[in-house]
Amino acid sequence: MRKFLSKYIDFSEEEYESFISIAKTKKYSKNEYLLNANRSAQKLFFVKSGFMRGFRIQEGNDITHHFYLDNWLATDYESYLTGNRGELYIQAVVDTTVYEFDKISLYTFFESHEKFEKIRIIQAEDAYLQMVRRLKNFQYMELKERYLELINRNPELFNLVPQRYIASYLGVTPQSLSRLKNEL
Amino acid sequence: MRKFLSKYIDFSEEEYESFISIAKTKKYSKNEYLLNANRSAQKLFFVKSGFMRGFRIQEGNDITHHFYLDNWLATDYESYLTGNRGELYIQAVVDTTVYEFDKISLYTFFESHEKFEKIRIIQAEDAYLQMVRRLKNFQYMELKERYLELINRNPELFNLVPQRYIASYLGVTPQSLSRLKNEL
DNA sequence: CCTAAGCATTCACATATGTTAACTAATCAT
DNA sequence: ATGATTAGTTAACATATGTGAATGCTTAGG
Repeated sequence: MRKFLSKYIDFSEEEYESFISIAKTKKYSKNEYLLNANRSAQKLFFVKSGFMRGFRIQEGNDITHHFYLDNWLATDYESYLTGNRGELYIQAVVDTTVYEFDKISLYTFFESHEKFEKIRIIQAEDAYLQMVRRLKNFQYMELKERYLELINRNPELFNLVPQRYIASYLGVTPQSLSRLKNEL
Repeated sequence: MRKFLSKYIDFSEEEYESFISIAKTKKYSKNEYLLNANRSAQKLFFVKSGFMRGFRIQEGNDITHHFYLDNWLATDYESYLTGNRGELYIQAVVDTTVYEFDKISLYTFFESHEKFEKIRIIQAEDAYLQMVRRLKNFQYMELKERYLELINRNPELFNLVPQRYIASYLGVTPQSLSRLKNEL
């Protein structure tokens, strides 16, 4: 976390201590849930080790929206920003250790330590760039291209999660993904 | 612009004057370009009146990425954030008046007026929410649903831009959109 | 170790969207 | 106004993806 922050903010050791003191360190076992749908997401996680997946249940289908990798922030960001009830479940894919921040405490901290508010900018701008990249994939790329780009960008995913998670992440059924792999 | 800002920031009249003084007011005629692809986007626009569209040329096809409505910010945000060469052309769809900010001047202004940096947060968080909403459309909604949601959300678009802009915005060919309309 | 459940794969068939082309209507430039 | 270009529509056919079902494989739990 210190390394993550120091890329964007200059801070003293005391400032870092006071920042990290508002977080709790938590461990989640494989398959355990960090967030549930149907309530407003009020927590922000920083993934120290392990990784998670965010998914929704849409008409009975499990649709993976996002993979949360280590050394980055994780939450149901849409719900976290709007305050609306979330639609996302966030689940540890493997044993995972996180810093857990409460949104209210975090925003209160920002008021007294303004330079840390840059975290909001970093998080939002990075989340935007990720989304726009994925959107472009969907808007005019075929499944094959989306698949190849994902392999290229996150090869580690393919060893860690079931194919069906990757299929719904790519917006297709497991059968279609299986067919594609067979054709390649 | 004053109204837009005052939703997020408290500022004095002098602060507003000094902020707006770093912008130029510019008018663009219908079809005129505000930004071109292949260079880093260094300008941020605030749309006072009129509206614009952002598109890229992909394998000879004109693909609409975004519509920029009035009273909001506009730029090739991806290029603006990363500094990379942009792929987006931004064009006035009707006669349009904007405030034009230079990125460097703006960021310099933020350094001396920190509370205005909240604009970066607002812009990024809002842009994220827009993208994630569109992404969900593409990931598991069919064309018909995407189309109906767009009509519902931005009915004014349909009177203002050619169908083929809407088709590529929805990720399909004009023929497919035409067929859909016929079936509804 | 064994069973039951879930997962990946494959197939046949259904549906959605792309492609090409022809036609018509609208718009633009002279 | 007139001719030329562009936009929208329709149709026939091609391709991509979804759906439902069958199969064999893996895995979790008793």
